[in-house]
Amino acid sequence: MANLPDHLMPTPVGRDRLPREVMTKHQRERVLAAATEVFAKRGYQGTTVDHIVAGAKIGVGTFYGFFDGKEDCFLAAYDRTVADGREQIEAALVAGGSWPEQLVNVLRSLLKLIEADPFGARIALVEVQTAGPAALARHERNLDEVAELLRSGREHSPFRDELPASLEFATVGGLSWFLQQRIAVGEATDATKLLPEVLEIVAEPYLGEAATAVLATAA
Amino acid sequence: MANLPDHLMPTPVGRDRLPREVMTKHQRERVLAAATEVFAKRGYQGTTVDHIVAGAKIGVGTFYGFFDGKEDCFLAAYDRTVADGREQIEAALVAGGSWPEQLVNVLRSLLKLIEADPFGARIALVEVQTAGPAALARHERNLDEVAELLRSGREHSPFRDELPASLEFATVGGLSWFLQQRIAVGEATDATKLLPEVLEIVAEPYLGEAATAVLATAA
Amino acid sequence: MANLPDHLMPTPVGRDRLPREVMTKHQRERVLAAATEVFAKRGYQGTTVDHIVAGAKIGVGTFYGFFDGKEDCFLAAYDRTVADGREQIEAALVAGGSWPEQLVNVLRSLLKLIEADPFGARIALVEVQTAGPAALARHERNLDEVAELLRSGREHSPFRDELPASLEFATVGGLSWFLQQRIAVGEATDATKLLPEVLEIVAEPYLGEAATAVLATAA
Amino acid sequence: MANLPDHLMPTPVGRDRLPREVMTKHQRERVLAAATEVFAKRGYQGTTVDHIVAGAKIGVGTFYGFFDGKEDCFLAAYDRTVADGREQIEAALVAGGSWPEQLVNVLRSLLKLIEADPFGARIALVEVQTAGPAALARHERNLDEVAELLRSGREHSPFRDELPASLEFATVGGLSWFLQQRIAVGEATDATKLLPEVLEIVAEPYLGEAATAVLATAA
DNA sequence: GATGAATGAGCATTCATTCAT
DNA sequence: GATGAATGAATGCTCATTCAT
Repeated sequence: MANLPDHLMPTPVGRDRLPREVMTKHQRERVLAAATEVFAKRGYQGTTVDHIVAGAKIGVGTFYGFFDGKEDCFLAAYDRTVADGREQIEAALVAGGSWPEQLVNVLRSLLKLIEADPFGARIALVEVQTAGPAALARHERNLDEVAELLRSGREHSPFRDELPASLEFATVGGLSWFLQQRIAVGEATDATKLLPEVLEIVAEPYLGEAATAVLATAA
Repeated sequence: MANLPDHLMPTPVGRDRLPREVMTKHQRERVLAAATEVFAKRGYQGTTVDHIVAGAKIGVGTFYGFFDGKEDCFLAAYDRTVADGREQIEAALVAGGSWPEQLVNVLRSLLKLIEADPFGARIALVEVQTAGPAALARHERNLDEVAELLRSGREHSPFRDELPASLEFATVGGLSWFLQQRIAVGEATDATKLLPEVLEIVAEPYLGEAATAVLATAA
Repeated sequence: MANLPDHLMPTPVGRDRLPREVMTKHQRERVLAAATEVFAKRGYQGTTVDHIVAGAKIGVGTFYGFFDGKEDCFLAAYDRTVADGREQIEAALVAGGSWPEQLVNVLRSLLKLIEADPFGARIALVEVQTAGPAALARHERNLDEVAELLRSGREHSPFRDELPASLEFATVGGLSWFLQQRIAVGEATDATKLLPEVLEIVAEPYLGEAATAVLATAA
Repeated sequence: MANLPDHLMPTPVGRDRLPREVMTKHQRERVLAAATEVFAKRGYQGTTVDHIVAGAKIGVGTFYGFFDGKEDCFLAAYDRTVADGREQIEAALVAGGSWPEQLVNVLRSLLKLIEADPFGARIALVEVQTAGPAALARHERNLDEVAELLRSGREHSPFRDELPASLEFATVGGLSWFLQQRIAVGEATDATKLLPEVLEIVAEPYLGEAATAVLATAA
């Protein structure tokens, strides 16, 4: 339990010595974590505010103190999950190495994230699509960002002059679709096993079959 | 007006000479067409049964005579749209030609369908994702079918031995994502213009850059 | 029971031969009558939609089919009551007679109305003041109208040249205050007894003490 | 600033040398002043406890230390305003003079009060009517008191034997209605201009038209 | 004494569905 | 068969009040 992410830690009981503000922040994180789980389990549309407050063991009023309503809560949970993920992935990038190595590291981080926080994964990849226009817009913005990042890898590709213009767009769409399908099926708990397939989808267009196979084996 | 699809024809007025069953069938088609439009314009969640019956100019009772409820109605509209599309695309296949030619024909048919029935396109590609688990399941079944069809084209690819196993999966995901993005943005009315990009996404992995470019130009 | 106002008649049971529209109209009247009673008994602020639907023995949905909400319902009840009263009072005017006689007739009609429909009286004189800005505006418009009517009697006053400009304003305010006090105290059931006092408030400024006393005795 | 009413003075900052009880009293006055403003601006029903505590820059807990709740707070604010007004008006009475002169002085004081404290005026004449039964009862008690005071002026009237029994009742009702209308319209800031009209409403029945006109001119 | 985070009863409103006509 | 008036469970949200710090 010691290495749980901060927001999954239970509220400390007994005489807490923490200043008020920290308490409140912590409480909000707890609610967000609970909401993530509820949204993941019931789906955005199937979730009511009552479900969330029951899950978070708070009163409705407290909920409305934290959020403007159900949608705002979902967006906060989504943003939180994405921010957490981005942090992990950026850490993977810092490690350095050649571009193909970095790509593998990033994708492995992604799959580990899915494994470590399957509820968050479901929020960020599945439910976000059904949580209304605002959520959809954020999702698309994030996917576009990933596509942009990917595009910067073209220069390291031996096929750089032959890559289709929409490659990144299609790749991101395909990856997202692939992951969301697997998550929906419940394969999130074993996500790292998907690394070879993910590499085929993402890396192969840039590196070719042979190089990708080598990469997948080494990983 | 003569070549309007059957379900878009207005209800004949006056004492109908048609046998009752045909009448009813026709009526149901009309309701389905109206529902498709309403779902497309308001989104699945934003649509109420009242919206549909108002659009179809029928009473609620009649609606419940045709369908079990809102979801059932959406599924029927979705199935109708997909069946129509499948028919058109199968017609394109019958025309024959080499595999690459067939691929172009199929994709062009698809884009024409989107142009001809933007409401249906929105139902089948966008709203289906937010219409609940049953709709999602059908959608995935249909996309899998498309992937299967695509896989049968591997044998005609010069790169047949190097193609990644998940290629079709990723391709279908990427294509679906690409089209849904464009439809959401309102580019459905000019869909055929997207043929070159679509070919890049779908054909290039199989045929390579050069051959795809030739194909796109010829089309 | 035969001479109850239409909207206080119970809904006819059994096979009704009335056309649908009449039924609906009748139903709305019934709801309005029930709402008037509930508003009168609980006060505008103390009344919830649930109280009204319970009193009218209808479902909430039906209520929202008839009205936009609580305020709209109150306004409808208020308007209904005022329209009813106006009708009665106009009938009293038609009877003719000298201006003092007409004045007596009108005031007696008013008091009879209060007696006959104490709930309505409370709505129109007391609760209207607490039912929000829209209700207040209507109330003031109606009182202004009464003041205008009263002002037209100046020409029949022997003191016509000495009457203060704000007389009608103050008279209407004073009368309204007087009646609302008595109604609040529960004297509505005996309202006609108040005729002498009402005449003192309304008629005396125009006719003087002596003439008013005669009028009150004759009445 | 020196001549601001006590309860409008800012809280003294720094280490206060005042005994605790005085402090608390002062604080309560401040809250009452803030509450008066909030109630006047938002209306009784539109005001929440949160609005008041925000306006008074205190915590909710403190609020409930001072008052039993919203209604109690309103009643306190109302009583405060009325007590202040009564003091001013009694001061005007002490000045002495003939009864007509005193009447003018009292009415002028009243209008000056409205000008000096428009929020209080709104509380005492408008909002009090919508603040629930307890407030209404106090309001009526106060108006009755005014009526009583007025009645004591009968003996100075040349028409003393002809005045109707309910004259004071109607006069007070009319005056209250007149002022509340003007305040609602926003004429509180220029209230002293209303003196001639107010004299017509209040003084004329006792003194006759001619004498009232003289009084109004002299004033 | 003061604070404000937390509470949850209470309210208005929507909408899928039924059923008498 | 068609109609639409009626239903009421379900939901999001507000706000007066409490109480641990």
